[in-house]
Amino acid sequence: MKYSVVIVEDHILLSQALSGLVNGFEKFKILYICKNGKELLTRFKDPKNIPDVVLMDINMPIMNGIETTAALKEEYPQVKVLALSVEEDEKTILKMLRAGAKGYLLKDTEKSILENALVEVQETGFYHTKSVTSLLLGSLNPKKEDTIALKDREIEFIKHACTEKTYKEIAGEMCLSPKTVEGYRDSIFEKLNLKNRTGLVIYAIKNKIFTP
Amino acid sequence: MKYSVVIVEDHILLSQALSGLVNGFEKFKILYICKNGKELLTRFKDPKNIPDVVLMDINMPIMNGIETTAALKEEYPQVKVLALSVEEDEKTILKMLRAGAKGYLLKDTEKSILENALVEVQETGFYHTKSVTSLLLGSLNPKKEDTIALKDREIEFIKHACTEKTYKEIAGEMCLSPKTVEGYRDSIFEKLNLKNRTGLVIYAIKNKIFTP
DNA sequence: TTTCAAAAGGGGCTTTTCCCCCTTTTTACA
DNA sequence: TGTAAAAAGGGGGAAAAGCCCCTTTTGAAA
Repeated sequence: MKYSVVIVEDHILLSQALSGLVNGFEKFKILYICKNGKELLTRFKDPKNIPDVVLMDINMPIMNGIETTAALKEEYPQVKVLALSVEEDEKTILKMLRAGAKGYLLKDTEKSILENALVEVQETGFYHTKSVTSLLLGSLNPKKEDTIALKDREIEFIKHACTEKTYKEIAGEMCLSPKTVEGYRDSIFEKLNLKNRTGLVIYAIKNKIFTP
Repeated sequence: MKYSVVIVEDHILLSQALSGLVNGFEKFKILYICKNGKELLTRFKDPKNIPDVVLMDINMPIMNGIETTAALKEEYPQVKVLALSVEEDEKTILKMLRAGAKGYLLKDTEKSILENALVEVQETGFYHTKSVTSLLLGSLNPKKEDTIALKDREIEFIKHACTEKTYKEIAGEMCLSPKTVEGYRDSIFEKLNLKNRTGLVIYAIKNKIFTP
C-alpha cells in the first residue's frame, strides 16, 4: 500500500508536474491537488480525503501555507505537512515550522531529495536539511525579535503611509486627527528603529505589510 | 520522431517535474535541462544540443530569460522559445515577446495547455493565449510609455532615495551638490508623475530599480 | 471602584521636502 | 565651430515631516 499525498499549490502547471513526479515514487501516490488552503480544508471534511502527507506551498492566494498548516495542526494533527517554497527568508521558514510543518524544502531541490524527504517525514515524523536545522538552532537563543508587535490600527496606518498621501490625508481616511496619526508614526519609528517615512515604506514591503 | 525540448529553469524541482510532464507528451521529449541562460548558450556550442523548442523561465540568476531569448534570436533563430513564467506584469511579457519568444505561458496553466502550446509553437511558429494577444494589440497604438528614459545617474539617485538618507546625504555620496540632487528629484517627479519621495520608492520597487 | 496604562489629541519648534524660477558649465551634433 | 540642450548648481519660500513634551479620554485589570 502506498502512502497518500495531497499537493496544495496555486500554480497548476507545477502542481501537475509535481504530481507526476510523486506518482513515480515507489512508496507514494497523489490523492488529489488543491489550489489553496481553503480548498484543502473543504476537502478534508470527507475523511476519505485525508492523506498521510500534505505537500504545501507557502505563497498562495485565499489562504496561505502558514495559516493552513496552523489549521491542520489544530484539527488534523496526524497529517504531516511538508512545506515547499521558493522563500528562503528566515522569518517565513520559522513561521512555517512553528505553525507545525514537519519539514521545509526549497523548490530548488532534486527530485531524489523530494522522495527522500517524503520517506523521512512519513516514517520518522520529520525531515530537515542541514541549512534549516542550523537555522532552527540559531533561532533558539535570541528568542524574541520576530514580528515586533504592531497593532491593527498601526498596520492600517503603515499601509496608508506607503502611498503618496500626506499624514493629514491619511488622518482623514482613518477618521483620526492628524496629530494622532503623527503619534502613530513617531511610536512606530521608535519601535522599529526607523528614521523617516522612506524607511517605513521599505520596512513595510520587506515584511509584507504592503505589497507594491 | 519526437521534437526535442530543452528546459531552462533555475528551480530544479520544477524543471525535473516539468521534464516528466513533457516526456509524457506524444510528440515531445526532453533533451536536457539547464539552470540558467549562460549554461544554455554553453551547451549550444555543440550542434547536437540544439533543440526544436526551448521552454524558458524568465526569472533566473546569472542570465535571465529575456537576455537569453534575445541572444538565441541572434544566433539560433530557428530555435523556438516558449516563455514560462509567474510574471503577469505587462512590461515583462512585452519585453520577452520583443526579445523573440514565440509564446508566453503562465505557470498557472493546465498541462494540456502546455502540450497544446508546444504543438502550436512547433507546427505554426507561435502560440498565444487570448490574454497575451489582446495585450499585444493594446500595446500597438500607445507606442511609447514603456520604460521611461531614466539616465544612469538618475537611476543611481533613485537607489539612494530608497534609503533613510536625506537628500543632503545622498548628495554627499554622489559627490554632487544638494541642489543638484534636488534637481534630479524634481525632474524625476515630473517625468514619472510622482508627488513625493514615497511615490518614488514605490515606483522604484515596482520597476525593479530597487529591491528591498 | 480605584488605578494605571494605552490610545487619542495637541502645541510649538526644527529640519527636510517640495516647488518655482534662475545661472553657469558641459556635451553633443548639425 | 556655433548653438542648443542637457547637466550641474543655486535662492527663496511654503508645506510636510519629524521631534519633544504635554493633556484628555478610555478601557481594562486589581
